[in-house]
Amino acid sequence: MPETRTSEIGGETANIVESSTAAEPNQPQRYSPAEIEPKWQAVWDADKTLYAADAHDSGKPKYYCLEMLPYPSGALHIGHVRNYAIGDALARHMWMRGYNVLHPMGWDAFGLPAENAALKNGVPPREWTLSNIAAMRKQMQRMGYGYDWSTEVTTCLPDYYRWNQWFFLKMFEKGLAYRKKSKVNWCPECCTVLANEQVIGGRCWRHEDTVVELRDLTQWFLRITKYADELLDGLEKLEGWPEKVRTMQRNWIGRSEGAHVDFAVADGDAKITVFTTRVDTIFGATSVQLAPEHAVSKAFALEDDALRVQIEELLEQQKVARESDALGAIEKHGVFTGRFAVNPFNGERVPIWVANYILADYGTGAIMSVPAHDERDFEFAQKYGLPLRRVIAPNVDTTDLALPYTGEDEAVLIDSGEWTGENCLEAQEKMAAFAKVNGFGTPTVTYRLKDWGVSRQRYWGTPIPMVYCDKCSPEEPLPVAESELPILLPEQVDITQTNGSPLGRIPEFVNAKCPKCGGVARRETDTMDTFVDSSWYFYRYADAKNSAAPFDSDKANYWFPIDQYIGGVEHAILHLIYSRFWTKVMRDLGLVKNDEPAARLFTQGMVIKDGAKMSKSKGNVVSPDDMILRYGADATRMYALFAAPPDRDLEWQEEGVAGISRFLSKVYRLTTKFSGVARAKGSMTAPKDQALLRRLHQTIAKVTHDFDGRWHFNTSISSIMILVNEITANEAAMDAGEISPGAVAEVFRSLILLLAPFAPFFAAEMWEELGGEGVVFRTQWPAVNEELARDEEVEIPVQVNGKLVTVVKVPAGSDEAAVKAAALADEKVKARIEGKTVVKVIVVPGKLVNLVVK
RNA sequence: GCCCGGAUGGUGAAAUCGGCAGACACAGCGGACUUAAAAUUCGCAGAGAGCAAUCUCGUGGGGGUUCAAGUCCCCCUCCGGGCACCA
Repeated sequence: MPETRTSEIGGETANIVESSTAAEPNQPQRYSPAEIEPKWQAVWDADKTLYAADAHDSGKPKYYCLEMLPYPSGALHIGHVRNYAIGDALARHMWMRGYNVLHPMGWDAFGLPAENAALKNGVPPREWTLSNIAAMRKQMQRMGYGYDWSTEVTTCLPDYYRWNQWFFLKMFEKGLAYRKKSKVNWCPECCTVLANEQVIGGRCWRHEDTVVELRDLTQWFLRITKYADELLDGLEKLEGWPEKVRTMQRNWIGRSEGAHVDFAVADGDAKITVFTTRVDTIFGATSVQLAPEHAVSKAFALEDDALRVQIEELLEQQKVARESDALGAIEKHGVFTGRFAVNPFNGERVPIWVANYILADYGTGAIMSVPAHDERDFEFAQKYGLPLRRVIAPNVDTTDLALPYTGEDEAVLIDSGEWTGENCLEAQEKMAAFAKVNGFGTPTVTYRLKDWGVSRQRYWGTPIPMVYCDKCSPEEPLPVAESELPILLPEQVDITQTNGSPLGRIPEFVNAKCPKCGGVARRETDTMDTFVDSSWYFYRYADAKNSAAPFDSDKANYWFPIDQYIGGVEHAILHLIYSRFWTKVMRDLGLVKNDEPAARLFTQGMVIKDGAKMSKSKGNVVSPDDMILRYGADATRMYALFAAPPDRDLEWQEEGVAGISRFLSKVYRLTTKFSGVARAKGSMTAPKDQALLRRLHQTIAKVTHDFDGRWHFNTSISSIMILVNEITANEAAMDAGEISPGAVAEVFRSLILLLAPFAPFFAAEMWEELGGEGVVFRTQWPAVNEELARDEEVEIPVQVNGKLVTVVKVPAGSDEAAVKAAALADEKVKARIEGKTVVKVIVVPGKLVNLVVK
């Protein structure tokens, strides 16, 4: 993923005193991640098939576990560590449950930071990026993440981006990619255009201090709006996605049902089409309001110099407000144009105004103003003395009669000609239909979502595969032939100048042959938004080496949809709406069968430190390398899962990592101490076995359950700690041989299997120590023995009038009468109810007894 | 303004279906081991009162439903996030 305002971590490595967990000669049985982890890493790295998926006909159910790919900034930050620890635990667990797992990783490798680094250090973007990738891949391997590196995807390499170009050509062919001149967001810091989705609060997504400007430019757009309804409706079916993300996307798409109504301009040929969601209030319209940039405003301005000046002023106010993200708070100003428009419903002439709060790029850029029934229109009318006309009244008893009255569910039309008495909601439909029949309007739907602007005036991105030929096609850009792909990004490029696209300064790149007439043509010099790269990368994992197509459809249809997608909520709109769009386009091209890319989405919380998001400027950045050095990768990733449920923000406390390290040391000591007994196995008959085995099977049940959807690994790990505490409590008994070797073997083997998804290096080492066969995280996940897990006795709290009095022990599964009898027989209970009448006894078997007394 | 989350000890948190609030950890305190420290290990630990047994209060605030509410309903406060003169 492109980094969203995340500062890079890198370079400085703290001077750390020799780790306290390092091996000491006198105590060879001590846990030493510094020895164990590199040892197993070497073993795993050498085995290319270790994390590879099986063939499609393996007979196993498939499971596609995916974490969002990182931007190769040069170093993993702690947020990555958490994200990948969640995905890796899940992938390993699914392997152990017998699934055919696809668990890939790649690099979102195009983007501006590479160019900035080039400017700063003089290293070419490609070189900088590739060396960062190498460093981060190494870090990931050091963390012990189980990725199938044979499917690695690097988006800045031609074997990937040529398919961006291929998709672009397909979209151009289908009319989904087009060029238009429009107002676009320009970041002066990035020196490039940004998509609407990349403008956050009026500022650049990369530069939170930089106000985005608006410029009129001709740019390439992808027609995401064609899928607006499907993107919206599809959200209903995405039950495996967080409600928050679905809501954010709903808001972003911003569907609004209403009507277009044409108001003819009096004394002229022009007409003004307004968009309204309340056509039922049209008899109350007392003016028409235009955006300053509306064509009719401009036409009037041409005829009237004084008016032109005023309109320009309104436009300037709007621009200033927009750029400072204060559009919502703009002080309303308007000017009467001196002209009138005719309301087609009642033939009334209403004044035409131009106002600064009317936006040219939403709806039609024109509204009808109904001050009696709209807050904004009311405010504007009050300010300029425009008349109010009530045309809606509630049809229920209410005191809510003040104007503006905006109700519509329980309200009817009044003083509205033939529509008088109609219910508002019904009238909206009928009046829009009436307008259509009579040729002065139509029901319509408006969206907040706009088409995706993908042109970037930058070097380090996918070249757009289009050319311009002045001779044979002066108006229309021409697509290059598919056989010409990839259009390679040139290597030696001067990116130091900031005006215009860097590729435009390379004649060898710009000069192209016209695909139509064969003459000299100009190549498009803008590159694609990096969000194009991340919109479909996960399909490439299914068939990463394919040189004839982006991927083979059969392979994609086997793996898709992604079973579980895991990443940060900061991509809730950007990446996650683009990739849903891309999937629908690919489906319509016949490449895939799925409608949505991911069946389930999990958004993990942020990692914070000292109460704030980590950033270099705050000086609260935690380096994963430091953590590995001090506590090892296993303790670091296990802490990331233990400290908070994965969907919540996590406050990083180094003491906590130390605590996990202590826990692992304890397990290490116990396992090495009893591995001899465990290896011997043998009978399982000692009387003291039962309590230990009961705890074991309760733990297996708990951890297994946590993996089935809830993922509260903090509670999984805590239950494993409880098991280890139970083992410690039985240590003396085990020393004395009072626990049978068979039970010891089962407890330790299962314990290590339960830890395998969370601490893979540690588990591998301990598995070997126990004489376990094969690879630990391909070993069958331990099964719960319900019989062994069942408690013999349960403690039942006894309440009198809802207050806890005592706890009585009864055999598990006791019936109501037995529990009641036990409660009433208790001395404390007797004392408490003495001399009182027991009115009612509530017995919840296995849970509690409550005596209601008077 | 609308929408989505959240608020529980000194701290991170648990309580998954309305049934013992604070599991498991971190930090802290005390004991053992040690010449000493670290490490390890055993124990204490929501707040208040009491020598103690024990009692009272306690899940942001106020009301309600219920034998029983952190959990359900209504109202409110604060924090995080999204959308916003979007007609």
